Amino acid sequence: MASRCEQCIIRQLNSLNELSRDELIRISACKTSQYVKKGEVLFDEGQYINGVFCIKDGVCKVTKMSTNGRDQIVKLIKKGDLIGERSLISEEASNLRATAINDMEVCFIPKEEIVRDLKKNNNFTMSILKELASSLKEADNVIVDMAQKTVKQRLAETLLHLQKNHSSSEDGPLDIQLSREDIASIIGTATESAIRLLSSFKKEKLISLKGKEIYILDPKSLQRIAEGF
Amino acid sequence: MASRCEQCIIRQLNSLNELSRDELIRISACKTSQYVKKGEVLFDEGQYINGVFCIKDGVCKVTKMSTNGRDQIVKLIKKGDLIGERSLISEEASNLRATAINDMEVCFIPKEEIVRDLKKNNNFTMSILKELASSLKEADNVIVDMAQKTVKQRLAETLLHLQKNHSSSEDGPLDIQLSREDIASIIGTATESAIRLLSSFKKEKLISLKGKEIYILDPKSLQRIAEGF
DNA sequence: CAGAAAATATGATAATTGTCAGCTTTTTTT
DNA sequence: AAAAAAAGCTGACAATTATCATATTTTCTG
Repeated sequence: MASRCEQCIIRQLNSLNELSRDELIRISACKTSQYVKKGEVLFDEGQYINGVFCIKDGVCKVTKMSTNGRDQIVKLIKKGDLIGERSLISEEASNLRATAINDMEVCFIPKEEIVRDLKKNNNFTMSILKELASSLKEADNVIVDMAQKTVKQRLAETLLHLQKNHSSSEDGPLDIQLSREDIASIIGTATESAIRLLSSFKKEKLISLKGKEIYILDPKSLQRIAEGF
Repeated sequence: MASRCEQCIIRQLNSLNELSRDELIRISACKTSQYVKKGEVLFDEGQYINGVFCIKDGVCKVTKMSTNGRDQIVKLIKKGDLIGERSLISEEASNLRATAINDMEVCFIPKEEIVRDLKKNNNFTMSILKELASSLKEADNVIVDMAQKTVKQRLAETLLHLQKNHSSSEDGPLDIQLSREDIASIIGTATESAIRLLSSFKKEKLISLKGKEIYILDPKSLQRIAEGF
């Protein structure tokens, strides 16, 4: 469980890959590991995280509560991702909540260690910078979709996005199992609307549904729907 | 016009403030200045910007075209802001278009000079990192608003946002003059819907309208509307 | 300044989406 | 395994928002 960062393959998936052997050994010495069960909250809105989480396994949803009282899923975080850098860099409390969607294994690296590396290792800093830039581009795309597309378009887009990022096999179901409420919370609609649209996609043979398992049957048609045809 | 960066007060408003006198002199030597007339495009989607713009005066809208053919304003950029860092860092073509909302004066700093400073000056890099982190937080807020709030709520929020960021006097109109189409493009709705809601806000004495001039009369009520009451 | 073009405004109507109620199925707990 | 709770589903209806048509006002252009 208290494995060594230098030997961890997960690290190769994110900015920690830019750290030197010495830096990794130092991180290894102060990091902690933890298991987070499905439904548990990794960190909450308003909380000072004081470090960065590296996701070894599992998926979590990152949400923000709207003033009207409904949760919005802002993004999904999975194996290999880092989370918490933004708040660390801004030196602010988190504006988001992270909740495990399935059982997770995560490492936590204290703030001081990350800040030290940010100051010393320019390649590491540049890599984090690139990740933030990439997140920002992605966020802009989401803004445009939310503002301009219909719920139906957004559902089609979300299904394709899930297939791209949370699917291992070509024919099998998506790896990730979301509740209907979660799906609604990604596309920003009422749960009933999400259910209705999923049913209609099923009727049109674009997807098939077995409980929470979703099979993408016709990605091309979904793509056309997502683009507004 | 070919003024010196070391002496420029605008710089104090953004990350360039972290640069040393020597670094600024070097930037001064290679930067170019230009005037951009209202309606002109500073850079376009798909274009490699190859540098960073520093806004000396004026405002521009940053937009992205949705696949359904409508433009969405992602943010407004004003005096003192930098723009273009994201694409520079990602080493990608821009995913956004920037169009002048009124006459602008901007400086352009070539990519090589910025990259050089990013590599050498850690304070500069950290400052850019903080700006990106802040933009990302802001973007997440916009996502939640777009996904969860009604058009009416979004208009109220946008008016307050404009008052906060684009207003100098307490009683006077907003400094920024947007077309109804632009306003609709910020909140992500049809122009007609934006016009109708503006009219209803006017009727309820929340704002007053004189052509493109907007006066915020009752910010507290607007705040309540924005929050869903 | 006149005419044309663009922007703004408003009404009528259709399409989309949300809400509430009730029912069924699945999951969890005891 | 039964009971309780949660999740999923569907229908009816209301509210929101988009679209189209048209009128008016403002801005631009020669």
